[in-house]
Amino acid sequence: MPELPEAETIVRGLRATIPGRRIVDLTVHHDDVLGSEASDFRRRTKGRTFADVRRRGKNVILVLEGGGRIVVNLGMTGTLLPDPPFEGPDAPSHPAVVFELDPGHLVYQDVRRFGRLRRMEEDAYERWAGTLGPEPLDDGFGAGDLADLLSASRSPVRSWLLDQGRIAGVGNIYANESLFRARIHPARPARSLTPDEAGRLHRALRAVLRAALDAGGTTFRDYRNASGEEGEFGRRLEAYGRDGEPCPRCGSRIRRVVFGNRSAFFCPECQPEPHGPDV
DNA sequence: AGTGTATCCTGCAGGC
DNA sequence: TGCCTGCAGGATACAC
Repeated sequence: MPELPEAETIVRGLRATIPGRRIVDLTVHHDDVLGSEASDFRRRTKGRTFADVRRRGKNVILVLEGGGRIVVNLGMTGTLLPDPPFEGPDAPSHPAVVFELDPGHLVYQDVRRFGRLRRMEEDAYERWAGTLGPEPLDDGFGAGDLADLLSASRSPVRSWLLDQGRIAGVGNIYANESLFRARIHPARPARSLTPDEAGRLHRALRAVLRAALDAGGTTFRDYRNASGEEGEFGRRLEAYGRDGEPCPRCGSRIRRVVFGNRSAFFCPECQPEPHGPDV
């Protein structure tokens, strides 16, 4: 469940250590995490040097000197570990790709292997980045922008938030938390939100993402930051994963319902059901 | 344009 | 204790 805060935490850890190091060789333990043939990925990667580490949505972007990037979508359980121990309890348990660097090494670890490492040249990267929605934490992303985007869709607002093409970096945890804080029912059609509600959601979304980032992300099962540490935000989740527990605002029981193939968590008192035609 | 379903994959929780 | 089943979900593909 790495979402924006977890990806950004990983990026910050990597940025401090990886740039300037050259990829001497790489070992692909599971080629299903590569978005291309392993031989092609290797040929276009070996010998290159990391120039920078960035983020787009939930994706970690490894920028290579001289152009080109490795776009890492972490999926459910992916993480990037710089210089982890080779042996002992902290050694990566599920390495999928190991980059041998000069100096050190970088391990892409992924228990479930839903993640993908895709090697892109600059033009392909720009095309791909253009398919993603705006970055919710960007200074230029205002409440009015969110309201405009929401007004174009009939989707349930929770599903809307999960759509990377509409807004980048939000997954199920922070979608639910944001809607809880904004007191908006997750099944409300996106375009039914009033300007006031869109403003609350804008505020809540950014506050939740920032707070999670400050806490080093949320560790649910597998997530670890670049130093192998767990995030601290999990204990501060107010709705996600808390069905049956009292709402921290009003004491009603948090409910869980499934739609769009995913669990939604909400307080039935604070987040009233949608009612009537398209409201 | 939207919804629902299946797929990928493994670990873990719950039931018995 | 241990086996079995089901569930978790990010992205994508596909049918309707």
